[in-house]
Amino acid sequence: MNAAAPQTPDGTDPITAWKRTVLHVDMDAFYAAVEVLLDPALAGRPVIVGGTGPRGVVASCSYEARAFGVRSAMPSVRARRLCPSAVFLPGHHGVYADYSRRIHEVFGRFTPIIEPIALDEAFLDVSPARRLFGDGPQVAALVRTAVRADTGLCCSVGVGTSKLIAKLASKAAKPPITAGALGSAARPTAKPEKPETSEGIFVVEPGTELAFLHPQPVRALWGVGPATFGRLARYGVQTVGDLARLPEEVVIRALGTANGRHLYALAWGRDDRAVEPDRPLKSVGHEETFAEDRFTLAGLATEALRMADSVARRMREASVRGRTVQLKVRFADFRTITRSRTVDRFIDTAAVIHTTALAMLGEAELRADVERVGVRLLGVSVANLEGRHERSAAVGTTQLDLFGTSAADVELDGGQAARTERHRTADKSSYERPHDEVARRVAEAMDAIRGRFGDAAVGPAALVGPRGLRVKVGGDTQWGPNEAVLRPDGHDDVGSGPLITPPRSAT
DNA sequence: TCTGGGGTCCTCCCACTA
DNA sequence: TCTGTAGTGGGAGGACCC
Repeated sequence: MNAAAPQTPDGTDPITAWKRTVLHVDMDAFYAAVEVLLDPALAGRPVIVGGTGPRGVVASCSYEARAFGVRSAMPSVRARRLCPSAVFLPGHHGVYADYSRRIHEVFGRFTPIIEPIALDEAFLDVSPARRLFGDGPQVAALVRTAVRADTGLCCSVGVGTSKLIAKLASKAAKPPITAGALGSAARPTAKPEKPETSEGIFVVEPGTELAFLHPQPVRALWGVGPATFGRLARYGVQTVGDLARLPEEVVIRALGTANGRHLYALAWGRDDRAVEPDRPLKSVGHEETFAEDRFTLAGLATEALRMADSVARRMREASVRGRTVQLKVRFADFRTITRSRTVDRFIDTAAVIHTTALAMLGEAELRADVERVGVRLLGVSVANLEGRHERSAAVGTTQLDLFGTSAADVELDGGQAARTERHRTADKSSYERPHDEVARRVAEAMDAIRGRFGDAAVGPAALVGPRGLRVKVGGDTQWGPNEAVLRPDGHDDVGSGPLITPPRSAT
């Protein structure tokens, strides 16, 4: 395709000039755009995807909605005020995941070195693709055209010699959002800015990185959020160039060693991070904001079981097990606490995760706050992961515990026994108990039944309410509780997840 | 204005072991 | 046996990303 690659303006070989070529591909208004594909009648209308309930947030919105001032991560109630005519959709997470897979298949035609960042975003190292497809800008154009042809979706592509530059370039490739002309009108007077097919690519040529980087606001750097910006602003830092001009020691003093060094290097365009196709999973979790605050431990226990069930299933799907159970509680006053406990073996079943989470939740201080203040969010996650297959190869046999004590037996002592055991034991084999194996077999049988008959075919008895079984479905309540699941009576004995009626074939 | 969900990484502090 | 110390790992919280 690029048999006779052109010379660069300064006469250098473009192959040499683009020694390392990184693309950052960012889908435009991804979820909203997919919704328009699913229902073409939505084309040209303001579409907002996100949590539709009073505690939901906007996950994605069409350019028509952006013209009203609606943005991602904005509370849905505010979005509704800004754009009452918008179509609010709770979203189809599974469909977005399917589109994401198709997009990644397109990427795969150009390079095997793909690092997914989110469903709608990825880095591509296309350095090896130069001989076949041409230099960075040429590959970018081919990728963009192929994504459009294969999925009907638009994307913005940034091209640079590092992840940092490519990421900032893709942002520069996005069209500006102009909401200024709105005034008090109920409809936007400005034509919504949509990326044109000829646009959507921004290239930072090798050698021009600093000229591109230094005028950017320092907030544009990956890793500079509100807190870091606040600290830098005390030194008068507004742009990346301002940051680069500070002595490195000052930056380190302001931000700490790791972050300071890292951001200072980025400010000078030094970024040799590789595009990593296979980043290992570090944790699996599930958290949920309730439509109504919860004030009883019993109600939270049911929610925790539902979440533990969901987390355990995803762990088994990913063939990972973990040792550290983390609990997150956000109280009604928005104070957020986390608790974690490490068990002495690798686990992937709901029962152990749930028991460990409950032990933490039941601590006197926490329990008192639950009942006094109320809980708006509960989260359960498992960290300290190891791949099951990887582990069996590396460690060999799994040691069985003669006494078969439960997770709660070990953990109700504050995790001290587990800690002591860890420090004493040179061989950090996983300790698997006979009842763990039974629990896993039960779980795997449940997975098989669910795979065949649906998510509600079988589940923990404690999750069966008067109207059926409540289980978590991937992606539901992703952006906060939806209107449909609000309980009019405010009762908190049943989870806020969607009600699924068991299929006849499985009952 | 009123703040989701799923993650990763870092820092600080503490306990424990050698 | 006691004490100091370095290394390691866990726990908690904060910040950040999309």
